Amino acid sequence: MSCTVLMVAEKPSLAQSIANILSSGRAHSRRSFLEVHEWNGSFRGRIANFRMTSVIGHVLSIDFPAKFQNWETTDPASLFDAPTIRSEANPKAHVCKHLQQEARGCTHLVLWLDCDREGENICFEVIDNTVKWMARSAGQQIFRARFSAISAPDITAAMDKLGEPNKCEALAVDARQELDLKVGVAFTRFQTRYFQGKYGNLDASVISYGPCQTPTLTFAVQRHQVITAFQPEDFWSIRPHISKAGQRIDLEWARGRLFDQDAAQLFQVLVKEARGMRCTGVTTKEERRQRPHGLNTVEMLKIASSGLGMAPAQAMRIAESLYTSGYLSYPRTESSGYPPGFDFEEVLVEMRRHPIWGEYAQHLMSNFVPPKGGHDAGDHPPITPVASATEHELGGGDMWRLYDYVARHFLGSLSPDCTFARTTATFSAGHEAFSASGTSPKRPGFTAIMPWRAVEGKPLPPLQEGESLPITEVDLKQGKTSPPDYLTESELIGLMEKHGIGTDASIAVHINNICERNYVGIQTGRKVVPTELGITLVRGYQLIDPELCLPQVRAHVEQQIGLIAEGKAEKEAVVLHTLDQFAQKFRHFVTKIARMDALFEASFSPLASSGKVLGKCGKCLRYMKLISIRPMRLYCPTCEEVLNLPQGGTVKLYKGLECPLDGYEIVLFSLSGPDGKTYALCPFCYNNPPFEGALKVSGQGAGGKAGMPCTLCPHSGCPHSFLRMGITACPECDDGTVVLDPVSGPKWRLDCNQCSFLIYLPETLHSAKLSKKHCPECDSSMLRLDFRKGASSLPDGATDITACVICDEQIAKLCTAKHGRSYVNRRHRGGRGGRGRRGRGRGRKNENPLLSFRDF
DNA sequence: GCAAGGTC
Repeated sequence: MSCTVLMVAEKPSLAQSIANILSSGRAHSRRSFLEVHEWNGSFRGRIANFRMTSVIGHVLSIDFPAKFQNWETTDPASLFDAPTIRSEANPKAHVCKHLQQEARGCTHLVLWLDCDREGENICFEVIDNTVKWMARSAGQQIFRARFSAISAPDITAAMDKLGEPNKCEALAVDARQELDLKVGVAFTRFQTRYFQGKYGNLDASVISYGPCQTPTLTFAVQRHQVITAFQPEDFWSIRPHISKAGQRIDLEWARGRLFDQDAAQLFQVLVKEARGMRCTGVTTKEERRQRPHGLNTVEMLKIASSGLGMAPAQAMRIAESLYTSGYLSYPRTESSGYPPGFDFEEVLVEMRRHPIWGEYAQHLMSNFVPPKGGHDAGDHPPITPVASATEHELGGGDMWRLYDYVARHFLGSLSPDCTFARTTATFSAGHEAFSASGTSPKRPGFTAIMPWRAVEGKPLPPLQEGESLPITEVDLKQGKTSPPDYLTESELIGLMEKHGIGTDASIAVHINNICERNYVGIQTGRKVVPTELGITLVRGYQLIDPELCLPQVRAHVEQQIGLIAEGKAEKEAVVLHTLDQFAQKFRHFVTKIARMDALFEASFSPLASSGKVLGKCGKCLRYMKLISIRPMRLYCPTCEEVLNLPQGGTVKLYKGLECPLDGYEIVLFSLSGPDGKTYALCPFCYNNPPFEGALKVSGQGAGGKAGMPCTLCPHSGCPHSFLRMGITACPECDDGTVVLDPVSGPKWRLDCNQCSFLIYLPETLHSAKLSKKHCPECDSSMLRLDFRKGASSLPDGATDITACVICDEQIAKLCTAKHGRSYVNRRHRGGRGGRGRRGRGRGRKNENPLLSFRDF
């Protein structure tokens, strides 16, 4: 009896490695939605076909149902009790379908997900998409492989000792996801609506709150608070000048510094009056600077920031790119210790080819000192180079600089420690004690390949205990104590790691978040300096409920879900209890928001006094104001109403036209960029779509909200509606209609009202208008095209034509389509006005090849 | 438009 075993890893690269190990390199690979590796072998005493594939991280992600997605109509407090839904995390990758497909015919499932809580959770996501599709078989069908390294001995040992997935750990992750979602989203929506509805110059698309990002911001603000609260103090210190053999010796006073000028002056006199500086002792001992441990993600990010001046998010992007192109090992790892059996020689052999450090690697081949210490977290080995590459091969720049660092760090971690001799001499004059120290190198060790870590400092001149040196002068130096500097990004990463904020994979994301949200700025030396907005927010939390912004908020959630993971508490009970705690904090926050608001009032301008006049309000018929600082929006000071706008472009009035539905003045929105489209919208309809079920356009850029512009409006009497401007269904996206851009002349164009697909009409046009006629072939609206005199591009020289731009071959040839990808083989799917809406058009039956936009 | 966690 043979069996078929489906095995699933957390990412494609791991599926590949594990398949290689288990099949001894005999696996055949094929591509489905994801790679599948197959081979024959035996499984628990039976002949087996193995089928190894992977997911791509989490299969599902959690969110609120559509009913709770509207920011204007959903009370954030209601989110704590709201239901949640799970949907495919990356629908385009078709992971669910892939798993279901590959599960068919399999009798057993072996889960090779990463051995941490998230991995345990993904196990059950995989189970949900496989077991129902698998063949029945007697006995245990689902197995969990537990491994602590991707090495042949570890993987084969895991295969011999399969267990079961741990439901408690998986449930703990479910709980965390629900808590993070509900707490984060409730606070974020409340804050955003409250403050953006009152202030016009916050310059942030969203005022977010999160159990990781907010404590991260707080670290930066706390340092700012220490700096501003700092009171400098004067201090004094004496500095006698001595020298030996023509070399000056800098002395440290044993008292360091005094905050009393009179006392310091007294000591100055005592030392001045002494006959000389007597050497009271000279000691020399060997010190060592330890070579680095293996490189883990957090360490790499710190060094990329402090040593290479790279933002953590940028460093992660580059490391991932170096990983996927085969130059570096997996860049997300907690381990700083190499796993037992790590093949150093394999890496050294590869590094031997390198023009810069090849010789050094060659030398290490026979001399390297196996690394000791560091922490082997068992997830992935430390980050190492995989293939040799030159600056030229990597295209220079940050790719090269990061690769260069990782390679040197790896070689350094196999090199000896750096050793040097430190000589310390003690002195005495006028009963005051002084000291001086000097260093001299002994063995450079790893600093030969990491020269920036070399020991600096000079040796002391030869000194003898008991000898007395003349004092040429005794300075009294006055100084001021100074505050600490702003946190460096590297120090911030250290604090996050220490307090358990984020993970190796997410630390860079949180820092990037607080930068993008305009809570902090990164200044020279990669110092993290909070903005007015960041400071105001944290001070606000400190006034209302300090726990909200402290690392304990994360620690508390971790501790609660830890109970679930250990099987000590039921998931439902823990979630309900913790949600209740946060809901209580939320209610308190809402009732005390005036405390935070008082701080905002002191730093920001109210909406009423922001922006410039633009357009009339349809309710009070007075002028509204355009707030052009992000998020761009309109504000009616009389009605105190905020009207959201699409983002990432500019807005102007449209010939003073009014919306026939509500009397608001229509505006034209132009998306920035080379092919940015322009469309009309009524500010009120955009925010309050008047027709049930009308499509919405998703906002562009940061802070963009879904809204309904005129190009999506089904009003049959308004000349701007898509019913009057629509030409044909978009060949590129599912819901869009191609409409005439009414102000695009002299370069007349048609735009999709949903996606970025567009068609430039012939360049020699004078004007383009929609005609009332429909194409007899495809039912598209026909265009009345008026060519410039003497510039007609038509064969017969006609200047005026009413044509269908889809079916009229001579016109279609003169047009250029952009931002389309896959329309060549797709059939045109129906007439103007969007598919299915009006039941017109010929849809799929139409075989005219021109309808495929092939000629564009 | 929102959290944090995987991963590409």
